[in-house]
Amino acid sequence: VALRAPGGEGALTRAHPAEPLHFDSLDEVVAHVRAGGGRLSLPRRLILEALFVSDAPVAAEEIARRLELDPASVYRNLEKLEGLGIVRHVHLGHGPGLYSLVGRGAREYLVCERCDRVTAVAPERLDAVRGAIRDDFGFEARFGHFPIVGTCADCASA
Amino acid sequence: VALRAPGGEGALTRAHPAEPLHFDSLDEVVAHVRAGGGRLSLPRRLILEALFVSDAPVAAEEIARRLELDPASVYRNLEKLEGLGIVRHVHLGHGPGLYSLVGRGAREYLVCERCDRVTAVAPERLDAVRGAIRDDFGFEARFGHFPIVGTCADCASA
DNA sequence: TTTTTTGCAAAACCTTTGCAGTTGG
DNA sequence: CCAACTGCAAAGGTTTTGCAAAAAA
Repeated sequence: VALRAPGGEGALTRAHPAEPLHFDSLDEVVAHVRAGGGRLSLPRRLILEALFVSDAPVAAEEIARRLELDPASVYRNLEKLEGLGIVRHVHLGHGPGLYSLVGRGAREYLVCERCDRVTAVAPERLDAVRGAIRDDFGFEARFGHFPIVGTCADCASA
Repeated sequence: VALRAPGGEGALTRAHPAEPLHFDSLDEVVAHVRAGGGRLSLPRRLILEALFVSDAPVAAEEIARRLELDPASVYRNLEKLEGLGIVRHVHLGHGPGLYSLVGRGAREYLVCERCDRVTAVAPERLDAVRGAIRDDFGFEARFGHFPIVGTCADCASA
């Protein structure tokens, strides 16, 4: 198959540490930023705190709005933090990317295209699915960037 | 889980006919457009032909450029045709959506985030995976809108 | 003749980049 | 002090919308 993913060089590529990171406190996050050569400006601290506190992934614009920061600065921070393996983002539909801290309560997603309901599940719950993909394609799948799209049980029966 | 897919009302929602459509000729496509109350302007004919001829999904801009049509018109056409269940689009990465005719050689996708390689497979090859998802979540998955993202066999061994 | 579709222009939306000034270490 | 980071402004890439003219049925 002679296709390449669009979006420029490594559009989808981010840091993928062999050891999945896990942060139990903001201090651990902060330490990891420093370890990666990053500085801890006030905006960056605020962004990290917002992500740490949020249970659902958040859009960059939303973070900027809530913290009264410049969107450009928020995007740059998220990009850098993603490079450090501290943050990731998911595309649940056609809207903006949604950002979250890695590790702490990581989730993978299913989106029903009939009712738009998003189901967030712990990655382990998709291990059987991942296994089937591994068996058939030798491919190690991750549903944290793009969700599984389809029809949920409720909509299928209706 | 209290999330909704972003991107406006029914952003991901398209026509999902119970009987999957299948077109063996442009004439069948044309007939289906008419059956859906659509007209067959020259631009629309050209777009349909371009899609019919193409083996890989194509960006709207690319279609517009090649056919010397207005991008707005191409987008409107693709949107309408998608509503009629004749066309669909996939997001393989962060670039533009890529459009193709439904039915004729339908494909689902795996994208390696290390090397950006796109693997297009016949839907049947993902039936075991779909089965695992159905068993675990009662969810009928479709990998034609968002691909399965992860690490391909080559990159995993490297 | 009526409704759809077109092209053009402009805007909307999400994200990135350039730059000069500020700040963290 | 110096590299990293900031805000602001502007631009980039993708897609949508408004509108008057043209074309399909």
